[in-house]
Amino acid sequence: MKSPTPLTRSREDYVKAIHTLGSERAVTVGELARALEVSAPSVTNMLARLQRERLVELGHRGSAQLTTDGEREAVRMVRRHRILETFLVKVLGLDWSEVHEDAEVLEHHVSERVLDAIDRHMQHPTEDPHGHPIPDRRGRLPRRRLDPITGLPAGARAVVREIRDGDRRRMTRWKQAGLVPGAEVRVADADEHDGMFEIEVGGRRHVLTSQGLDGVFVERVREGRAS
Amino acid sequence: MKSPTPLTRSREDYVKAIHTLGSERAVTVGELARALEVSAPSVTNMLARLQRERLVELGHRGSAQLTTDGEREAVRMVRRHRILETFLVKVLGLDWSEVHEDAEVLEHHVSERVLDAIDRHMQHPTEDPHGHPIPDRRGRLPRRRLDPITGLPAGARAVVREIRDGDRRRMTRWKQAGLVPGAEVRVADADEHDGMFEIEVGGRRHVLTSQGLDGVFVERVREGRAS
DNA sequence: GACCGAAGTTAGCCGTAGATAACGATCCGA
DNA sequence: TCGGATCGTTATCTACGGCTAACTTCGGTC
Repeated sequence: MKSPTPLTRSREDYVKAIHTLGSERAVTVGELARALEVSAPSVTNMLARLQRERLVELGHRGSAQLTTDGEREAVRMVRRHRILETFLVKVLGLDWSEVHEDAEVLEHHVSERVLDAIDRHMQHPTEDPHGHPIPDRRGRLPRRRLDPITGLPAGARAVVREIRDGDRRRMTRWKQAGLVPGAEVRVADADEHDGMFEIEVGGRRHVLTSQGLDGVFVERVREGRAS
Repeated sequence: MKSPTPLTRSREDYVKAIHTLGSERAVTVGELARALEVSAPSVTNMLARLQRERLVELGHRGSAQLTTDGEREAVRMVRRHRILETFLVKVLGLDWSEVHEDAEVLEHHVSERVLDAIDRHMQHPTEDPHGHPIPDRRGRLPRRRLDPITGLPAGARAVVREIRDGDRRRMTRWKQAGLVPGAEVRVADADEHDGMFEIEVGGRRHVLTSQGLDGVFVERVREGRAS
């Protein structure tokens, strides 16, 4: 009834990549090849296996979409990854901009027992250090409505909620500017045309381009106070 | 100057097995095959590679002995294993009789950075939960002189220092009897002939056979007190 | 010293997961 | 609608690390 042979490391990586690249949408061979840093033939090859194993469905031009089983596995990997990242930062005190690779490896090798123990040790966190929600054991995660910070008009106030980016350099820059989950920010100036943004964080002003801010998601604060 | 391509998981396992099976001594193909649960040809094959890579030297009838490089790698794995076991027990609260398999997997996948962070988090423990000494970063570990508990005469007092065994059932039994590192014991009765031992731990007596005690190592307490 | 059985090796195979080279399909612009 | 550019697939190769079957070598006994 259970244990339909656990996925190999590669399969877990593919399934997770399909999940993150295409929420709802189908993902192309090329996208996967780039994301996983493998050749296109390797992708075609692996997708055929995943199809046989009922983890993906293939559509037009080899584009892949997760089945219910595939989706379940993908969310499982996301949960593992985020729990591990949280652990590495909160418990072991590693830098949040540097833990991704470690979590990337460990998510494939930590047993259910150890993962649960880690989760318990942290008292079941609901968010990772980047602000991403952690799916619960049944794979459900709270839906949130977040705005990209670059969509805010000048003068708007907001709280940083999520950092969606894999690039360490950018993350370090954001961290130095104080753009971390939970931080309160004010858009001092926003110029749609030249893409320049002036952001006020903790009393300090930072000038950034809109590309340089791509990946920072916020929850807007509707002003409800005098003064 | 550095990074001579990291060892694969298999290589790490072989090197570690050679280390644990044969302190000083050379290890045979058969022993390795049994320990690693692989076929003899697989062992022959891998030993040839390890020899090419200067990790082992092969002697009479394929028997293997670690080179200095091999020894260094092996001790590195022992260090990782013991740090991880300690972590799983002390920090995550898992049962010391159950963590071996998890440590066995993780020792191959935890990065140097994470291992150091774990070590730091625990304030650099010197012993794992079984009482085994943890080698320091340079691979040195304190030499201790321990006696097998089965070597003690009736009436002797001792402190349990090390549990050398992989079998979970036995470890659980010892744990229930209170035979854990640090426990003070007294040999109430020892019969060399029929191999029956009566051990007093924390005021309670336990009757065990000498096979049932094989793997429990103690430090003898020379009586120096009146009463 | 011949022979038997245990131990080790050789030869050839499998599956996983990657790669390249060459071919085929598709889409879009002119 | 034609033709290139882009995208995907097929065919074939590689390395790793296992496996079995069959052979050899050795150690010891009679």
